[in-house]
Amino acid sequence: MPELPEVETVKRGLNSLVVGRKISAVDSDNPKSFPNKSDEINQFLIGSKVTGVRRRAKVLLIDLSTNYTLMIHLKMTGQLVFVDKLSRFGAGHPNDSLVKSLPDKSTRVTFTFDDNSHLYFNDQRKFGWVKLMPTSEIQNVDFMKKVGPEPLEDNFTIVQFINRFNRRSKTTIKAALLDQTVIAGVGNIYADESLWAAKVHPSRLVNTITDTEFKKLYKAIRQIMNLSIEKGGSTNRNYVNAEGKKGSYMDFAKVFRREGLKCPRCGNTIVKIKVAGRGTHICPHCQTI
DNA sequence: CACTTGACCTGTCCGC
DNA sequence: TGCGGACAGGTCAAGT
Repeated sequence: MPELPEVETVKRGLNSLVVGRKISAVDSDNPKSFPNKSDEINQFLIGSKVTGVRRRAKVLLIDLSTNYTLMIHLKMTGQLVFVDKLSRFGAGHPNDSLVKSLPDKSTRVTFTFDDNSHLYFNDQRKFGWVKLMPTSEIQNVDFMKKVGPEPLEDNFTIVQFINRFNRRSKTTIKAALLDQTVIAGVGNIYADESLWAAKVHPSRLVNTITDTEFKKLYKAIRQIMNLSIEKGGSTNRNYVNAEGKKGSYMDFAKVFRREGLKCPRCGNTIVKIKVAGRGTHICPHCQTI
């Protein structure tokens, strides 16, 4: 899915596009995508106004005037795209095809606002979900209780970062970076990019990583994810922002999906391996076991 | 326990 | 072209 920078980009887009709008109707084609019962939807969603949009880890939180919140996880292929009633980009505009064609066969939930604009939750693989719940209950959701700290917060220090890891752990550093209870928001793209930047092989065990290497990882994660947010995130396949636009960070990626190409640091050939059950991209010269 | 693998789904790509 | 299998940005339950 969308990892932290992509979800952050969607959050910012929704904050400028849907806050203040009043929801007049909701439709869903798939109970797993939106499991709430209709009486709850009618009472706390229909007629409510969007008061704000937040993000925690890779989860989006759309707050409503009823003191309920839409908790949304995009998982691998989820998209949240707003289409204004008057929005017409015109033929040839890069966003035109997606926006104009919504809703489509992967639209799982459609939110209609009272000005006849729409927010579409599209999700090809149906792993993602939308859940309506009281705002006060969000903190009691298992995932929200267990998830680690936000790595881009100003007050998140190197010391805090290192302390999140079990220094005796025999799991791989890549698995630890992907573990949302350790650090929030890192997924497959940014794990690979950060490990390359820090010159750490993803198969290295956590109990062999030095303080110096942890410091490099801390800096890499923050620098890379901040840059990605500037670039509107990474579009590897499906990801688009709240306006249906792709992100450009993949143009800046050093190893992810670049197997067969040259390492920009040393010129050796980037290879793709499997670590922690995931496709993993490394420079075998810069990153050694 | 700590750690790894399979399942959840649909679509695409690659080799035969 | 057609078909089977592997794989895809995440997370959890079930397995070892």
